Amino acid sequence: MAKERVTVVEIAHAAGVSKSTVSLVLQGSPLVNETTRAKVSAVIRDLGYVYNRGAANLRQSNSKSKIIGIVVNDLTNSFFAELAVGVDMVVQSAGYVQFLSNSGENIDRQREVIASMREHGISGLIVSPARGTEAADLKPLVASGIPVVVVVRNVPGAKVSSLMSDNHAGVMAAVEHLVGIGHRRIAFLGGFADTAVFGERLEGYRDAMRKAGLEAADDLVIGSAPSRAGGVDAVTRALAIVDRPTAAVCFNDAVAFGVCDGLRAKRLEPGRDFAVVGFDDVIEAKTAVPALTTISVDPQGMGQRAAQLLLKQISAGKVDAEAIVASVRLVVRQSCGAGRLNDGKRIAS
Amino acid sequence: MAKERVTVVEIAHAAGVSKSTVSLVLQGSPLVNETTRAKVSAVIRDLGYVYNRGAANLRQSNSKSKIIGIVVNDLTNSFFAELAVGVDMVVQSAGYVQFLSNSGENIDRQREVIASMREHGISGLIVSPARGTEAADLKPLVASGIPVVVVVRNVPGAKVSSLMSDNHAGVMAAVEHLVGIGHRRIAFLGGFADTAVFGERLEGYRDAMRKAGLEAADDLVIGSAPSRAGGVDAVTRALAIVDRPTAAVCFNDAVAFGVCDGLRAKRLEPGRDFAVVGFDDVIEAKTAVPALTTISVDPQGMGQRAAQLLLKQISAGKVDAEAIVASVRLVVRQSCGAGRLNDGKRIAS
DNA sequence: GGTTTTAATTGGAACGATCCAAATTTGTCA
DNA sequence: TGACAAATTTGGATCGTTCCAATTAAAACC
Repeated sequence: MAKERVTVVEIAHAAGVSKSTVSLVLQGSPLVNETTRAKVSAVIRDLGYVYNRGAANLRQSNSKSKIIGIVVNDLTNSFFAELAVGVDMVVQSAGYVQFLSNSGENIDRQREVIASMREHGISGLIVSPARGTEAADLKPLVASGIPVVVVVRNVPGAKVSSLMSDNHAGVMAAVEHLVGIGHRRIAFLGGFADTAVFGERLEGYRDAMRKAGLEAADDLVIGSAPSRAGGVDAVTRALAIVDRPTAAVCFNDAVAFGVCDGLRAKRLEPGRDFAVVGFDDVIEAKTAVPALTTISVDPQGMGQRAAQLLLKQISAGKVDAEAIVASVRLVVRQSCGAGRLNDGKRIAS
Repeated sequence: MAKERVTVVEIAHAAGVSKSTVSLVLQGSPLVNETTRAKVSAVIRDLGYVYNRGAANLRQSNSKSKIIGIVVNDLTNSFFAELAVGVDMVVQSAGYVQFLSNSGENIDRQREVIASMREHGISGLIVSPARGTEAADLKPLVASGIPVVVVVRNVPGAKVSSLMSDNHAGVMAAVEHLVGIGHRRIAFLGGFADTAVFGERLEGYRDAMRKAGLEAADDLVIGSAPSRAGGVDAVTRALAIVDRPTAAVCFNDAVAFGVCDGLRAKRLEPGRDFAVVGFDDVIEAKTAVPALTTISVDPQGMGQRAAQLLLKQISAGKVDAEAIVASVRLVVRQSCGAGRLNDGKRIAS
């Protein structure tokens, strides 16, 4: 059943030329005569030849493998799925393929998959690091000259490029908007307190509150798992506070959806009885009811940018780490109630 | 910056043995003496050697590459993202890595990525085919003895293994349940009419309606994009029918969520004023409000099964196509209203 | 026509691992 | 201790491609 591979030598023999010529044809060299090129190409098609990249980049000096690796911490989160799609798009059209793995927030597994990718000779890596990733985990990569781009979360101390969204500014804009439409008791809900991203967003919240002359009481920030279930949990606790908040900016969209769920379970209508703002602008944010007001980071675009950055470094051959913070904008929809209260930026569901 | 690779020969030299011995150590052969093994291992660690799988499976007879490919038609759909996660789990723990690509429902791109994967010598492929995929697209793979497992959607005529959920039985169970709690006008919403999956589910709907002695009027089946937005669209049209349906089984969960959105926009509460049943049981189905009654297919489990099936075929060396239909079960939650009407199978939000 | 230029083609050595048969060391036993 | 077996170790040869220097064929020039 399992036929053996057709090789260049067999092509060469069948076409009556040397393997070198076949190789030349394969890489589209201008050195070869048009008629022989046509002849060889025909044979290649007829025999069903498949190129063996493994053999090729064994010979090609420093393993330019046309493979880039991408590992994300949670592929079931649609933010990361879309990020991966964005990466795939540009990577694919540049003639690369992507090794994608899901670390599932497990640092040992992340180490394994990165090691495995290295063995396969990836020529670059995009990673959204699992919690607790240290600079040492990426060290060997950069030491062997493989470009690395970390996205979403930073890895302090690692000399690699990073692409992060402007968490601080985003949350500030959200809080300012809520203040602008009259809210005073604004909570910050969801997220694990020990992550850098949480820290940045929380700082944005605190700064904006301070700037507005409002109190950011500690009981108004309630951590939880950064998931839909976590959001339900967080809002339930928030509503138990004696002096209830009237609005919340959430750690991310998943939490925000959970918050909406939790509100409904308490017979409160998000947008009308309680303002909710998310972070990420995942694809469902637009079509949900009520449509989610959120801070847009365009995960797909972010994936594309990360991929472009990586490809640039690969082709440049040198790795000078640059830290890019992607700007971010507040998308006002219905879940914050603004549509009814002021400017009519309401978007049809 | 870019150090050159350390090779076995250098290890051998540094450890004072031959490259053959180093190779033996690398593959954990029992032929090598413990003390030399320790010595060599130490050197390997010290020099920061990375195994070159490309070179290895060039020599290893029929390119057993430890790479499996997986291509899905829409990674932004969380069903497929979870499927990929399931595949990754078992594939990873079997020592393989996965090439993942997103065809984005584009058949040309699918062809490209499959070709590229072949060039990289994948030893198996799991594919959730893009719409319009033909047997010819998979032909070359099976001809060269590479096991292929198609999931979710069938490719008629292709001699490959398939793993599909029992669409017919699932939808039948859903309709029967709705009939059981008193509904008579039941719609079938969403999905592209030209897909096999749609056909199977629609057939299940028709059979169940007929069995219950109900009319399955043509205006009760309304196609749309299989997405949240499509669901909104479909239910809007459904509500415009003079003799309104009181319940709907939806093409999938994404559509079902859209249907809920569309109902709310018309001031109807899903579960109370209109029964909604989905298909897939994606992760959000449980936490949504109301929790979605749906036909559970456990995408992650399906990915795992697909991967196991593929690995079995890879190790068996022979490709005898088997068609598995994964059984499916109705999960009764709140969106169908059953929680209030009868057996109290209500699940806490 | 002979010589230089240009265009096309080619054989062999490499890439970094594994495999195999053969060589070496070590151990066992009469 | 010598013979024989078992345990280790080891040089090529090899996988399928690309690279390089060198060769051949065709074209151009005086």
